[in-house]
Amino acid sequence: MPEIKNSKRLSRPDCVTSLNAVGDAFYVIGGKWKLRIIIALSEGPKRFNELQRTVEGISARVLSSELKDLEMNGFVTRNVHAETFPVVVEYEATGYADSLRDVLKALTAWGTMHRKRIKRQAEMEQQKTSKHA
Amino acid sequence: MPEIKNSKRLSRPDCVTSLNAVGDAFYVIGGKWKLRIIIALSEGPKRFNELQRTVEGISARVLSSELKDLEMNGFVTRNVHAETFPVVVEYEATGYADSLRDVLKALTAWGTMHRKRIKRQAEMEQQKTSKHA
DNA sequence: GTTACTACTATCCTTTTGTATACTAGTAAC
DNA sequence: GTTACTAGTATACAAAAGGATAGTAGTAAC
Repeated sequence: MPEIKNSKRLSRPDCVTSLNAVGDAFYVIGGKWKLRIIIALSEGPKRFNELQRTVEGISARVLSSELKDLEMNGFVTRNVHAETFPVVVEYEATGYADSLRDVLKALTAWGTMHRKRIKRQAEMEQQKTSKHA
Repeated sequence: MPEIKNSKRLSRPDCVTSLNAVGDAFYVIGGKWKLRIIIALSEGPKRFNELQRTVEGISARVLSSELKDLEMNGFVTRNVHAETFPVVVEYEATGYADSLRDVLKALTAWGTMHRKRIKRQAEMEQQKTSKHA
């Protein structure tokens, strides 16, 4: 059976380039939360508590430290509105965060596809189990 | 000064979809090593030690456990060649690993761009420091 | 007999990441 | 006076991820 396997293989130099590049990328945007915070802010600027509600499951302590990282790396800006009561702090995605658009698009598409696949697999397992019972 | 900020904002439903999808994606391909192992294997099938040499910095213990995860999730297959001496084990990327192509392409492009930016910033810092000295 | 190669696993340790709970100041509503 | 809201920080702890080192079996070269 002549099976089609990898239609496109990476050359050695391409492989090394990709390895380094993805390593660099994950150094700043890796981890469970960073991209999700950026996505949440791509809906528009948000306050701290609002952000915590949008990014489900994150604690205040972690959100705070992630925001500091993201600010340091130029992905978000922190704006304090001192004229209001109580003082309101707004976080906003920068243009550099926007440069991740293609990454987020690809990741969203893949994640959506993957979720469907997992769901289908779970259903198949269900069928098998009920047949055996 | 009329500044152009976010040219495109996500709608609330798109934001939630993206948030979930990226969460699902990172659940299986998140972490420091998984994507890098997949990249290394996109050059072609590789043996354990060969893989460890390609993915710089990974320990045998971590590589072994990552490979098990990747196999379980359908990204790689493990083929044992028992006829040779010593027994050789080859790892190969599957078609499902190939489905990550767009993600890897986007991440590689972004990572390369980011690396250049960081380098430029470091050079600027250098200049400033030497001026002050 | 010693060394080296294969593909790992075992053990121990450190670092990173995350959770829970309580607390801060200042004001406004009840 | 009590509660609630703002945006966090402090503390203590637990869990997950990762790293370093050593060791396994079997063979083959020196």
